Amino acid sequence: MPRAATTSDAFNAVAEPRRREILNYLVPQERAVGDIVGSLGLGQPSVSKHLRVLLDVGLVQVRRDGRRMLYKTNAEGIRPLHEWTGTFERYWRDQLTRIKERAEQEKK
Amino acid sequence: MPRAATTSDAFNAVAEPRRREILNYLVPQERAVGDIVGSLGLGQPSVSKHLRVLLDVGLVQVRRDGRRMLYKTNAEGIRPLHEWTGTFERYWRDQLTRIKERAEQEKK
DNA sequence: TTGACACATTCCCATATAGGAATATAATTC
DNA sequence: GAATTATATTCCTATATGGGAATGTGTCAA
Repeated sequence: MPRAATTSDAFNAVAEPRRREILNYLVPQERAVGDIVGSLGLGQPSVSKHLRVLLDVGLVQVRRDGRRMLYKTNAEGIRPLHEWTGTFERYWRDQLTRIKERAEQEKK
Repeated sequence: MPRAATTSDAFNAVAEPRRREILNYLVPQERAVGDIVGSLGLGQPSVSKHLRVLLDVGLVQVRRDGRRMLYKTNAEGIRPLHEWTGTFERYWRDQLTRIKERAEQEKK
């Protein structure tokens, strides 16, 4: 069985570095495809395809403006990822606590 | 060009649902490979391969115990993902705020 | 209507899987 | 040392890319 399709969920969608760049770029404000192409130094077809993936999993929203398409990051879609990773927070905090305590011990 | 190798970074590693399950399973305490196989209903070779990927990107740690290998989630490795997703938090909060405000408006 | 833009989609290809079967390796027990 | 147990690795295969080139589609201007 091959890897799951990128369109299957947000986790797969953000696994692509370029798509993460696009999300970062589109979060402050909406932008036209051409702007993204210019900013990321990627081919126009590639950008369109990445946007399609992001759109399918609900990580971006679009709106037509004349002949341009304005995309914008849908931050809500990233929330589930933040929450999943957040379930590990107490563990890395515990680890840090233990490391600190050990350091304290060694001082004495 | 295909997708980046799963071993390249944590984002790719957690894109696989089974690997996320493994991380969830291994976070409270270390476990032997056989336990994981039994719990996730996956083949032993598959589990070993997933563990290899997770180990390569630093998301788990191992320790040998006799003939068994005890794996444990390294929560610290998930932190970068939590931080990246966290940079979008203010945006989804803003969105919620706007939605609430609109709701308030409509009440009046 | 005809161009000219701005994007989206299709086609093609090299590459990276994920899982299962079979096999190899390491450590324990007899 | 041989058999056994617990994992890891290799081999094989169907499938899913991501990028570039070429092409299709929708919109605006003259």
